[in-house]
Amino acid sequence: MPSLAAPGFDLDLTLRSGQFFRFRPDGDGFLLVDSGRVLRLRPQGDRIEYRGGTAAHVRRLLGLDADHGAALAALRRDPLLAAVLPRYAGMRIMTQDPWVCLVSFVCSSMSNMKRIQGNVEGIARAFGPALEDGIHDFPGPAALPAGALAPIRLGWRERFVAGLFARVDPARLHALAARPFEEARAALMELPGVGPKVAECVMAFSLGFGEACPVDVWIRRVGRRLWFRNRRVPDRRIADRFRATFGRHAALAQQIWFQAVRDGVPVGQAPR
DNA sequence: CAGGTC
DNA sequence: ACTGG
Repeated sequence: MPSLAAPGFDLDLTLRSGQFFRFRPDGDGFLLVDSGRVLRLRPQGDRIEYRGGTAAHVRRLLGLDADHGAALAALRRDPLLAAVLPRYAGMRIMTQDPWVCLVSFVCSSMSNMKRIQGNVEGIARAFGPALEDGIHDFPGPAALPAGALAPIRLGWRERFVAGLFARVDPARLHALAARPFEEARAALMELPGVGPKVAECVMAFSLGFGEACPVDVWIRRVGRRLWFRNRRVPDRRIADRFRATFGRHAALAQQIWFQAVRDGVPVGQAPR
């Protein structure tokens, strides 16, 4: 089985951090679906063994191309993040297919990871081309028959997802990766069901914008606590503070704090 | 109550 | 405001 170098990389932590939903445990590794490929990955020391795709695809998907040493150095400039970093240094920012990422995070509002994963898998099973037995690629945007999404049980997110399937041009979506930050963000927010939080998720987890910082309820709590004496402030100020502090590593800082607070790590103290 | 949006 | 854990 081919393998690639991934020193210090934590596959389990990265996959379970809620950036990407098309994965499941598979033996002593994971099975992932991205961009028409079924990838089987297994951590082996400081390497990742892989089957089903190219090394370049795996490296890009898992965020292994980034200079992680430089990223960690940037994160350590903040003493409070430095305190929790030892436990989360293996986190990477993934770069998945933008269309799948967009639909996933539109499904994510007021939901939870298990349900989001079920919604995304359901859409793939119902409408996506089969790749292997029982494993389907995610379908590209196309006009879906009225009511076709009903069995997916998206609730009030259904009309947003239907709107995305009707309107999104994947090539245009990909092209946003080359646009300036504010322009890409504004373009995404034109889409149905996409507000600031979802827009920055798509930018961070699929378009390569390391300075993106999705502010959800958890990051709002952390940001207020860290920098605003626990006062209410607009989400935009929290995101801008992450960017001012961590620059193009804001997305990684956000993802580490997100995971840490969900693990119950107290903000502003070293983890036990 | 859950990683918001209109 | 849907829906499910």
